[in-house]
Amino acid sequence: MRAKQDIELLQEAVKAFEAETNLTIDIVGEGFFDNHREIDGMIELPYQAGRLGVEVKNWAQHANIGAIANQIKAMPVEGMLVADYINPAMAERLRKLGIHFLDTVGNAYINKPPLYIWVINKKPNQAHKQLKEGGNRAFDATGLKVVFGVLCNPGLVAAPYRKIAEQTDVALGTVGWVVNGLKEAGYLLDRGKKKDRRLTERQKLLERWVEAYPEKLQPKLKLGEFVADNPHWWEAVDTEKYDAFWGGEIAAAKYTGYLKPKMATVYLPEARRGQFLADARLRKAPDHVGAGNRVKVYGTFWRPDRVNANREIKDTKAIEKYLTGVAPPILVYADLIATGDGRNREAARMIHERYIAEHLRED
DNA sequence: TGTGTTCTAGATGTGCTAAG
DNA sequence: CTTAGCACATCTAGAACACA
Repeated sequence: MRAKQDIELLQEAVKAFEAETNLTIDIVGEGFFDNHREIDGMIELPYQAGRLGVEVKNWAQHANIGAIANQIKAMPVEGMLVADYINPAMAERLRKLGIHFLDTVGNAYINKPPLYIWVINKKPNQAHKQLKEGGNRAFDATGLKVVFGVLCNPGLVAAPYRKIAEQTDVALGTVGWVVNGLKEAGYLLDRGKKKDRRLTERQKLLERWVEAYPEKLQPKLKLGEFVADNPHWWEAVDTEKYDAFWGGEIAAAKYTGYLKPKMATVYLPEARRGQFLADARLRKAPDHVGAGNRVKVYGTFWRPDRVNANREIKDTKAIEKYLTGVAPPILVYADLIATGDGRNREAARMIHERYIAEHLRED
């Protein structure tokens, strides 16, 4: 699995090197053990310069150079670093440390007589960014806003980019990225020559969104954690007054009547935060401790007015059964799944069955 | 004119390094 | 060991551009 990625990265780096230098490197081994140490690969240099063991590092910029150096020095054979991208500063340091390297955009340092290679300052380009694993903008923070919008209202994908941008509150430029990302990942089809975009694999797309949301988007929305004086504080709060929405367990309770909420989640426009916290008598939660009466507060990221009722975009299946002052079912579903709690999971299942499944059915 | 695509500047985020 | 500032990379909004 991981080995496969490593090999691909190595192949890509070799290709970049060959394109850059017109020299040839052969990959003579991939992912094996030598003296109980794993080696990601082995390459054969041109001009009988010999062989080098390969240590593959994805995301090298965020790794510790010293640690990498040690790892490579400790290899049972003379080794080199193969990375996605080596920036000029790192390149210089690696050269000083005497560590050979290759990256996937053509930078290289190899000092193994008779061979001497020193290529730096090659920049990763758009194509590379797009190629890179995880480079699917549909599942980045802003992409997730768009995907959420189209999940709530599948007909929206067929609308002009400008409309989609406006509805989901992102820039025009990002819509293209997301649409292409969805296409690439197989969630969006262009039928016919006329623009007629449709979502497919909607259930899978939902799952993908649910998985990515707490990772990429939710952290950016987080306004803080707070505590209330008593566990029933929320029953007296009218979220609508603040243009706010219950999420998580409280929302689940309202949708299903099944849960007794413990942890509260609320989505609140940032501008109303102070007012809400004051009125509800919430105070900042101490860093750790105390599961009781806690409230997670997030900013809103969707356009309730649009998601909720936009009949000008024809979609027969836009979700009808919204409760006011409560986050859309899909978001609540994601909140619940993210907790990993058994009862929450069950509530999530109920919400899915009642509010989401039919809505995502394809015809 | 309406639509999609590409480019760029600025904002944001992150690890690194130097200073305390 | 912790912190602050720095350098670099990434991300995104919005505009310019291109196309039909």
